[in-house]
Amino acid sequence: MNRVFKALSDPTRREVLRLLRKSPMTAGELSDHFPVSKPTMSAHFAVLREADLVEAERNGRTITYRIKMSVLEDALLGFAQLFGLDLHPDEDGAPGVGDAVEESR
Amino acid sequence: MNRVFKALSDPTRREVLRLLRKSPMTAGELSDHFPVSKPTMSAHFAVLREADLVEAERNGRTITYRIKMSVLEDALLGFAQLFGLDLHPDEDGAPGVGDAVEESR
DNA sequence: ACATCATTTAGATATTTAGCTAAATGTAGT
DNA sequence: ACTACATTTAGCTAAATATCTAAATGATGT
Repeated sequence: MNRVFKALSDPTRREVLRLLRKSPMTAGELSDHFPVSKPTMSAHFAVLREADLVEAERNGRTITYRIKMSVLEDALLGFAQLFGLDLHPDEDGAPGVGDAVEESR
Repeated sequence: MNRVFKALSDPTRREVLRLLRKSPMTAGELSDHFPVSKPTMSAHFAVLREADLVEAERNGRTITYRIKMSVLEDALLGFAQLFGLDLHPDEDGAPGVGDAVEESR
């Protein structure tokens, strides 16, 4: 759980997770959303993997990252409960607040 | 919101918040719960203050820290909603003596 | 075999962070 | 005014972090 919070402490990584919520993406696609180099992004992906927040699948020469929602959810819920807060999936199918529909390129 | 997540990325600070949920405490009382020096704790308090997660009130020669639940709640909720998660106050739970409404400084 | 593409690893650097001890500040009591 | 107490500030160090460029790895297509 500490690793999850460390991972969440960086805005780039939080945004990566947010992008992955819409759908899995390759490392390159994700990188295109940020103004930093690919090796830097690769390091961010490694932190997210170490926190078990994402999983990677190699397909040909691309690597597709997928968010592990249950891990994020459990960490958030576990923490929230320490403060008498409850967390539950928002009735799904409905996009979350602030969700935009992203276009693939 | 970034400052809140940075603040939450350290286990000592998360535990400070958890302790403060039960009731406000002085800097010294809080420090007694951790195996680090008081100056180090003081630095942690400063980070929590900067994130607006706690407020400090001087009374005589002690300084009492109080959690700002609404700030924590808003940050958690705001983030959770990006992922289609909803967060709401748990029905009852431990009431928490000082668990009340705070306003900005 | 070779060139190309996607991604990661290596190696370097600058900044931030968590920790310490010692000193300064502010308040209370005598 | 002096002493004691509670807390923060100053100054330091070691470790972690975010970033970069250049090089290595691995897969595809010619």
